[in-house]
Amino acid sequence: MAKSSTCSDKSGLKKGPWTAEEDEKLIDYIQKHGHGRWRTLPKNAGLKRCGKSCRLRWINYLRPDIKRGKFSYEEEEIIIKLHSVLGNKWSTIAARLPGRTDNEIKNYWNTHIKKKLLRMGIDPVTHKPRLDLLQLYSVLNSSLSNSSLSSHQLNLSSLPGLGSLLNPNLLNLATSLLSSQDNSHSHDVNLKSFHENNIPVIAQLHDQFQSSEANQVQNQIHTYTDSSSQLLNQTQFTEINLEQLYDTLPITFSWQNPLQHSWPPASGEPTSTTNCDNRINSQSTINTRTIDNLPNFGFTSLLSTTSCSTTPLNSSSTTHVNGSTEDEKDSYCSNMFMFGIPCSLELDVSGLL
DNA sequence: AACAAATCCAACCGCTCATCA
DNA sequence: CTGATGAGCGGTTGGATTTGT
Repeated sequence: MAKSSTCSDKSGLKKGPWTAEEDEKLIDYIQKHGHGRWRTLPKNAGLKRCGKSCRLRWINYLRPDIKRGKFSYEEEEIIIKLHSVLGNKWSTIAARLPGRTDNEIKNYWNTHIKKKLLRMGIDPVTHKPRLDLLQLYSVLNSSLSNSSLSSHQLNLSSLPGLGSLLNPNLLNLATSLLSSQDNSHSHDVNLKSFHENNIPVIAQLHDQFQSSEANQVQNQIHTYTDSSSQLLNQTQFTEINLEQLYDTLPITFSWQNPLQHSWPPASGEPTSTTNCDNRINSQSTINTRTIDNLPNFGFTSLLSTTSCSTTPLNSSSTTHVNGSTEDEKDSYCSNMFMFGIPCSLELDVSGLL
């Protein structure tokens, strides 16, 4: 397949930001002659740009139907839903968002949505809870439960070599985790408050635990607690069938349509946090030890609040939502993002595939 | 106030696909 | 069939802006 020539191999062509004058020339030309034939367009329009650059400038910035301004909650919702099905098919996603370009959506995803999901303990690629976090919890949980030591006796910071592997925040997190479990005298640890209080730290877990060093950490704890025979290994964990887990926890993992709620929640309006807690507390016991060890990472926070605006998708491009904190937006985002998306997706994306 | 770090986003780059001679 | 070209896509870059110290 032949490779098209690029702007870079043509000398004398301007690069970089467009000037108002260039924009005017491009707009004038396209208004008179229409777009297309991008290769010859710049010459005819009197522009010292390559056709590719002209096309991008027109499509991403100068088109009259371009919608500028912040993304609405509804748009964000659509992006997340579609991304869970389509992946990084930005142009396909953009087709469902009038006035938005693939480039804009891609940028918004990378700079906002992706970070939100990571903060919530959700893998932005798979749209599922990050197993690495589950693994860490499992390692700690298993190690302690199989150890004769209490968390008071087990100071993670003093573990040989562990301090160099984990940052202080992570150590504090792990220690808190173990401590909370120790205090509960039960394996049925509700991590809700713990997770909510440690969202920034949990986000750090991702990067830290993704590295191969995680295995070293596991080995360190493993050795220290002398629980080698029963410690869950990584293979066991990756074998967890999350779909079965979702079936087992139908409420915890259910799709919640944010459009059913108002944003912001009216004062006094019961939030789903309460409902969620009740549901979790009343859920049937999960029999396997593996499932037993699963924390609530991400799940409870995902259900922590309700809400969203009901701004029409085609509303003004200057739609901004004021008076809501970033955390509230995160919560909103988390609500609309759930794990059963493909089967409960409201949008008909079949035509796009 | 000054500087550094982080964030954002327009624009670029390299690639693939479709079409046509 | 083959190669040239146009068009489009997704990933990346770099400069401007914002935020933190």
